[in-house]
Amino acid sequence: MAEIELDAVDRRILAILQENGRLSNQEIAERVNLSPSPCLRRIRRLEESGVIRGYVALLDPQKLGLGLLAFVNVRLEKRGGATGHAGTTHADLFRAAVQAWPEVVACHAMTGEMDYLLRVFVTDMAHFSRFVQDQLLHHPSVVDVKSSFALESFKETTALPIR
Amino acid sequence: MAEIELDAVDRRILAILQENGRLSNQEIAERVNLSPSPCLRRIRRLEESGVIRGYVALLDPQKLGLGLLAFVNVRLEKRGGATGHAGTTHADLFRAAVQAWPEVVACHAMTGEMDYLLRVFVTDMAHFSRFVQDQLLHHPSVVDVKSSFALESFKETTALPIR
DNA sequence: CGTGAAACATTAGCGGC
DNA sequence: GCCGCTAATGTTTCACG
Repeated sequence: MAEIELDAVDRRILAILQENGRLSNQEIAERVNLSPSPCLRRIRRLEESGVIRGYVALLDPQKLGLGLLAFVNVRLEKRGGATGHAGTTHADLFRAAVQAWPEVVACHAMTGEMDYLLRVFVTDMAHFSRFVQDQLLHHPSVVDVKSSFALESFKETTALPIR
Repeated sequence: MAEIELDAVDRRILAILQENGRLSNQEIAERVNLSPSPCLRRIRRLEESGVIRGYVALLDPQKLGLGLLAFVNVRLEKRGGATGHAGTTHADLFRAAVQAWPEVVACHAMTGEMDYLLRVFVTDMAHFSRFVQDQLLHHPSVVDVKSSFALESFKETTALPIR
């Protein structure tokens, strides 16, 4: 988690790869005015230092039939003893469950009244209803759930601001 | 936006590319028990149909100095006439501004009391404070702002559930 | 940092199931 | 229709100047 020194060329490379992670090294080298080998060395360094976490394909939720994006605020049971295992808290149980639910694409512990914010992709309200009833509310650690829904998404990028 | 037919092999290819978007066609072909050419034909078809929206590198916010993730609920002025242009609503103005703010990585129109939910990456509270004062609250269409902050992120994936 | 050569990957055309 | 072979072209990668 140490800070990595990035010069202007590194930042340009990152900006390019955030837009298109499949560009050939040659193409990137050209755009940053470098020959292929030093450009590749920089990219490897960025990968090994963890600045670049990985490369992925982004899919279209609509085309996969995932027509509904929900944000779910969850509050957990605060008494820790109910799990039967010393050292296993309600938070631990809940986080493990979240990892296993494919509909949940993000889960953050939050400030404010609710404990967690979940980002959930489902096909429709029927699917969402099943998810809340059978998974979320069925979970022993969950005491309260408040949902809102995206009517339309105007911006949705994986590109982080590079200072 | 028409539905695209996906068979079991297509779905396996999508699952693989959601995890690692830089695998070679040969490697993918091996994993799905196909030879390179039909595998490539399927991938091209998925790209051209828009099921695959693109390929990107994912960066680590911490390593870029983006230590604070905020969720900002925004309420807009409802009277449309104040812009001076017929046909240009407060919503239009706000959405255009959102596109130009690099700190905002997602913006959804939402059900519930607030109109928009923004996902915002900033370096720290000072940066966030400047963003809210100088950009958000300074915008003529914004009438109210409510923020919460991620204490910790337990899940954060771009991989959508494939039915 | 750049050059060059070997290893590897992509892609189009064609024949077969 | 969808698969797999082959062969030409383009790309990555590494030792070395």
